[in-house]
Amino acid sequence: MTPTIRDVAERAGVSIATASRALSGARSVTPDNIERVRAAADELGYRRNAVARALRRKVSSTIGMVVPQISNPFFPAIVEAVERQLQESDRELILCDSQQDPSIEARRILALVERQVDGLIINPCDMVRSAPAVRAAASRLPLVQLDRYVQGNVSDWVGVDDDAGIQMLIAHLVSTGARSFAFVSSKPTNSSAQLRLEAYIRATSRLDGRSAQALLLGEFTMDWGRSAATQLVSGGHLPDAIVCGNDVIALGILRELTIRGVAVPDDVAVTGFDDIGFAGVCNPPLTTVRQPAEQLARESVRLLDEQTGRPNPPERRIAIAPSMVVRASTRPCPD
Amino acid sequence: MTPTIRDVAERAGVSIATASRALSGARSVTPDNIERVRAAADELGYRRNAVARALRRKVSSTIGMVVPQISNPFFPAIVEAVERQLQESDRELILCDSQQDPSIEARRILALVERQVDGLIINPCDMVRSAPAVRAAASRLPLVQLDRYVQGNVSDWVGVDDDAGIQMLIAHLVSTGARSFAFVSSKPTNSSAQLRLEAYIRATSRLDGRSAQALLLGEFTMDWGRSAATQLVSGGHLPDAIVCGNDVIALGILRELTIRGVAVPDDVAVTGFDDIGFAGVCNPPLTTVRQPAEQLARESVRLLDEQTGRPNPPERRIAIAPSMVVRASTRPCPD
DNA sequence: CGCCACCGGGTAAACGATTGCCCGGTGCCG
DNA sequence: CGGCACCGGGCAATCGTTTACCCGGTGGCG
Repeated sequence: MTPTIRDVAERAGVSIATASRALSGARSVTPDNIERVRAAADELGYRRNAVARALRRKVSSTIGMVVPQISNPFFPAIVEAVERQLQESDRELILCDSQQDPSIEARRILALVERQVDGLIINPCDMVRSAPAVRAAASRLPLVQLDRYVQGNVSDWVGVDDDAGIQMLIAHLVSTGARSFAFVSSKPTNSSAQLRLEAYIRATSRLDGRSAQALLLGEFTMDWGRSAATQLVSGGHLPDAIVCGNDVIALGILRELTIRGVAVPDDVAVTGFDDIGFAGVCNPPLTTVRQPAEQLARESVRLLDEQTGRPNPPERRIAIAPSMVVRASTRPCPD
Repeated sequence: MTPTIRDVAERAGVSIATASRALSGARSVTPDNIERVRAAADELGYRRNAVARALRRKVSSTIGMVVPQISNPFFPAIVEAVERQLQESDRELILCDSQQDPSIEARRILALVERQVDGLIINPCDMVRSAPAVRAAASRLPLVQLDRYVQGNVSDWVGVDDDAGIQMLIAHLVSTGARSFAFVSSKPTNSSAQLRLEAYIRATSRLDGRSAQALLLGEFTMDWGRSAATQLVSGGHLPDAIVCGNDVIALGILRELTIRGVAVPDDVAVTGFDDIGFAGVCNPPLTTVRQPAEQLARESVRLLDEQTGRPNPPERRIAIAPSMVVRASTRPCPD
């Protein structure tokens, strides 16, 4: 059997309480006893049982996180940042993938609540259908929505200003001479897709005469990017620019355009969103909007921590201004 | 306060024991009582406390996983597969990133042990320096090494047959007419890098007269790929083929070669390893070796489960045969 | 010298579930 | 009709910690 604190105490010749205090430093203990307890613990290879500790203290030092799809590199980037952030306060991350399915998502959230996580960081996969589970969880423990969110005032939220991001892209494209556009993205069942779609419509409708010619809404996947590109190319007249809902779609589009002999950016410009690592090395490298993962993670954890203790804090929304990264998938500005 | 099973029992007018049994089905309970307990639980919004449950049952229904670097898309692919696998038996995954640092890795492993995970799936970042922590953990609980491993007979291992993978690539390259080679990979401090390096050396040394011209060993990153490509190009004579230690490096190389106007595969062929999603959409698409993530995950979980109960099972090593995926980054076979 | 604060140690009660054990009732079988 | 098996309920121990509370000793201060 693995040793318990009782074994340590016996071996050190002190009471369990003293052993506990010597190891945790919760109260002062004579140097002599500290030494003896430490030695005993070492010799036995004692490791404290975090489960028992969590039960007694009512704090698990664990944060739960639910992301829609870890295979999209944008999410690992955030996960990595969150993990690093939590490490500074010696907490663990329990990561769950909802596989873009609200019912799986709901189950994962419940499981995390049962596990007594101290807080939940969630990137809800559906604006509407994710709402009940998120709301229920938010009423029980600290919760922040990261990146995507659900309808209604449910909890704190941290993300980038999608609208500003899209506006920058459109403005940039216009300045390079683009007159006609297409928008390829996911169906607006999640907030990111919805915000970007709205932003795109708003931004392009301001350009009088230059209307959006196509709205192709599917999934946030490379495959969808490829099939959208196929549609655009075989449809006849290409727009001057294809604005994509995220980088993964854009990479799929780039691939398909290359196969079909369409030159980027000469025949058509392409933009992404997120600035995942591969956006910089594809051919041509992608003009996109950078999401500052580190900052998003830091803010999420901060909001979470500020919620602990307060029962019903007012919901806060933190929209971080994103930055545009101009690369070769769009024409250079003429200045 | 969140309700406990005691509250549920009181409200249902039964004992705690009956409430517990009604909810878990551990022993038969009259339908009448089951109904009452269920109703009480629903009304109170009761969720059982998994921490208390784990303490009592000595089983946490939680598996820990440590990966070297979640931002390399190969790892999310495995993580995703493992998660899916665990879901079938209603277990949670606690994911940790060692950031390629053996001391961080050791800390994460200890934290997982303290959390009483039922098993550990670990992809050790360093063949030598990861060994003590992995060995110590393996002596306490079920553990399987996935993909990479440490020196010595420490635990079960599941991975692909790297040697076979590299051999297939070299054979393919030779059949397309390649006569000279370069190998760009990570320094062989981890087992993947080491095995692939050895395999490369073995495979190329068999080709009399056609010797390996360059061995460039750095990191498993795109940046290293780019700087290695720079070295190769500016060094003067390019080899016929560049064999890369993984896809991420290959993508970096492809990028740099494109910038420098080197045609792939006409001037030089390039191969990767892993078959991450982006290998199929880069330009040109990458010839590589596919690691079957789903299968790797399934085997890992199976081995883990087979270890539970048995105290000191003999170590098993399961090497899955990988498959080669030929794409346009190598010349077509002349047949 | 008396009082009090403080220190460091121990005892035992939690934390919230599961489960070994006991017990009364019921029904079946010989 | 007696015995026995089985069913379903409840009591209380248990998992491994932390910590509230108590207590004796010591030292400082008035």
